[in-house]
Amino acid sequence: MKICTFNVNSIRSRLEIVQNLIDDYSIDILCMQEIKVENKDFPLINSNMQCVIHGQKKLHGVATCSTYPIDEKKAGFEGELSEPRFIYTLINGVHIINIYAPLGDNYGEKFEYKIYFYNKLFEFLKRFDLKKDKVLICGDFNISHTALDVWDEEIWDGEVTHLPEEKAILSKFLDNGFIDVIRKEHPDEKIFTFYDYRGAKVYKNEGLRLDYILVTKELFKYFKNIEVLTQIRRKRKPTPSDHVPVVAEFDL
DNA sequence: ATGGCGCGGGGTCCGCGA
Repeated sequence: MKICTFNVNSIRSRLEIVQNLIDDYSIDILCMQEIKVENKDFPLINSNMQCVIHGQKKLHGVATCSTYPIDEKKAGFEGELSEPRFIYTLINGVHIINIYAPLGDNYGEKFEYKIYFYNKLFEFLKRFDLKKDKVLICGDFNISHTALDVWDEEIWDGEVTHLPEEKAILSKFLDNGFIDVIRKEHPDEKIFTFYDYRGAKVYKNEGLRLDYILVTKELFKYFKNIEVLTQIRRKRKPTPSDHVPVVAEFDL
């Protein structure tokens, strides 16, 4: 089973890239963020996949597409969070949570909203037994966890994505038994999944690691490999997303 | 292409992203 997380920065602009990604890497489950489209206008990306779409006009939006049957689905948290940033699905015995976390800001209203979003997510996780269940959280967390996750620690220290409270949120997932599979496989390496369009950052390898695949220990038993597809970000045409697709394979 | 932003809405710019 191959699962991919990819912040597409508009699915309509990235349709060809997404379709090639699915074919070239034999993706079974694709979790997308920033689809930037209403559900009714979401394009057909693959005739063998069914999709759960949680979109809106212009901004944000997530979608989870699968070649396997989708046994359970839930788009959005209960209650107040109106922006489409969360999809839960149960696929092939794996509880899959696809998130697009708010960016936040440096301790303003948007920062509070980001904290609120993660509080809702941890509340949702209470329904699982994280010691026994196969749970996977993937997506754009908008958090750069450690110094290895930013291209320049001096620049990013004290900036949004790399604030102490944000680092603590990522640590809290690990404290709850989740394994950060990119970091597990590359413990000492700077690995990035986002390169700002501005400043030709990708050509200087000046990036951030904002996208994660977190899995419980029970699921990690079946982990085979992980690929961070930086080369897709480096191509000129068609225009890539500013984020990099990440693919994990499991023996399931 | 050694580059220096791209997207959507509804416009010939603006807000947003991180």
